[in-house]
Amino acid sequence: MASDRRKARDSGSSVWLSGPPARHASGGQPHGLGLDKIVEATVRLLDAEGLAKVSMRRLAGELGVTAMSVYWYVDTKDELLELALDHVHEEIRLPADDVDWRERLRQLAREHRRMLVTHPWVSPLAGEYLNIGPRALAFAECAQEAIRDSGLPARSWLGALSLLFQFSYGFGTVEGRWRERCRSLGVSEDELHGEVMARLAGRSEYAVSLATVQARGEGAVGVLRERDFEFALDCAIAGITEMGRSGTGSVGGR
Amino acid sequence: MASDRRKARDSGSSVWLSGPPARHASGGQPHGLGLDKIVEATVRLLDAEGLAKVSMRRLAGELGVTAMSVYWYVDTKDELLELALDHVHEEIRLPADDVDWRERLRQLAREHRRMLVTHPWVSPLAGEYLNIGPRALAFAECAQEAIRDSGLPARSWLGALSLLFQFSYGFGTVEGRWRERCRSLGVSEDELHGEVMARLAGRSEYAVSLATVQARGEGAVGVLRERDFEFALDCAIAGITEMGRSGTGSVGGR
DNA sequence: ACCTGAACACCGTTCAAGT
DNA sequence: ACCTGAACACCGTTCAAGT
Repeated sequence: MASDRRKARDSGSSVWLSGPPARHASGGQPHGLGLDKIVEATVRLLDAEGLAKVSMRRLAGELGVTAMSVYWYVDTKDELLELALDHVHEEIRLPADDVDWRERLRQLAREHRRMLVTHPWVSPLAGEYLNIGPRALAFAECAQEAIRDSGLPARSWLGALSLLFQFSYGFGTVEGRWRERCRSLGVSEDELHGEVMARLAGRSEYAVSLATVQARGEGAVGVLRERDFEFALDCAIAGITEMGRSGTGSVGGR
Repeated sequence: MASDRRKARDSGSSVWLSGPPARHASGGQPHGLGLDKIVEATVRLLDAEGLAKVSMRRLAGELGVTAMSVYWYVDTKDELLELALDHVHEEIRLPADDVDWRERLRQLAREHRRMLVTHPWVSPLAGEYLNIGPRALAFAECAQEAIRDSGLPARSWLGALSLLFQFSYGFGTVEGRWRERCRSLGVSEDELHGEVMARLAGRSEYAVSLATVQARGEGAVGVLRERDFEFALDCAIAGITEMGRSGTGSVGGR
């Protein structure tokens, strides 16, 4: 099953039993395809057309080559998508070490969300592959180093990080999907929001939900969403701080 | 494009511009297919085989019928999947009204996670369709009613709920994927965990991540994961409580 | 070492036709 | 009202063959 043909691939031993290969060919060929070029084209195509529209034939067409050529560099489509997935993690800017741990976590969550919104195809892939490519790893490690300064006992580190980054993942995912929908319908976010609100208003089943959304107050959806995100982030950080202060970080009584 | 053929479908006006139809045929046909039977078979097949393996032809085969028969009840595969998605929301047990709001939210998050783990195919679908079928709506409303008792100002309700349920969504999603992987590899969770840890130990790049995971302490992965989930939940609830107490629920200073 | 062409076993969906 | 069969325009991937 392995990629034993390609030169300059690492030994292929993955952390996962059926897991992804990691490194790719050293940038060598002057006029060949090259894995780098393929991955970049894949990301470009994913950004432009979305996950559903990307096929090996379509990608090959973009590269001016036959579908099967790509299979010389990659064993399966999944492997290619994993490479694309890790590739965009490069865009995540990691905070400096000397910043307060709270602010470091905040920045990481914001960057995480931004990356997911910029590349909506990342969400389903990140859910599917339990991926840790080298760039995603750098992101994860930075978060782990930040939580160490929180005062939480070590046994609670993973749980706390889970709260923060499952949140930024989910938030970025639905935000990205929403913006895709706006784009594909050719309407602005505020226009679509207005339409949806109007429809909700006509249906009594949705009364509670409508009230909750309206209770956020007036303003452009982008502004309100920003406030929601920051507030949720504040809640999470406050909760982590509180749990670090109040006790041993063990699961609270019921 | 609408489903103007089928009797007893509602008028098809969705909350979303390109959105899902909602109601289905009244349980009528004595020996026909019937939408209910189709949706149930779809859920069964999704549970047994996973999202990737479910096709219209495969489903039809299961029902002893031609692929095209299903298209009399449903316009597209997406529509069918949305119906299946809402269907499993019935399994979410809603807490009683007289329970403390904190415990109501906790229970909802636990049920949400449980549903996602039971039906791993739900996660990608919930991300794709910005769905609110009738059963998912009942779940959402219950959460909204709980947050009203938190003391948070109304403008912060959505942000707080977002923290909680994006978390349970993300947590349930990776847990479900992990268990699927164990099942498909035919190994127990603890076995696979041990394997992965052993591989991590051999790679210096993963030193920090390895330490974080090990810092959780000894024990079966199921137990440790349970503790992580409950701790994260406690953090979230503590944070929401704190933000409700400390101020106006506005975004805190930086 | 790198790339191609034909083929296999699939998809979702349309459309005309059957009962 | 409900179901079928054939067809269209796709998929990912294998395999033998080219240069």
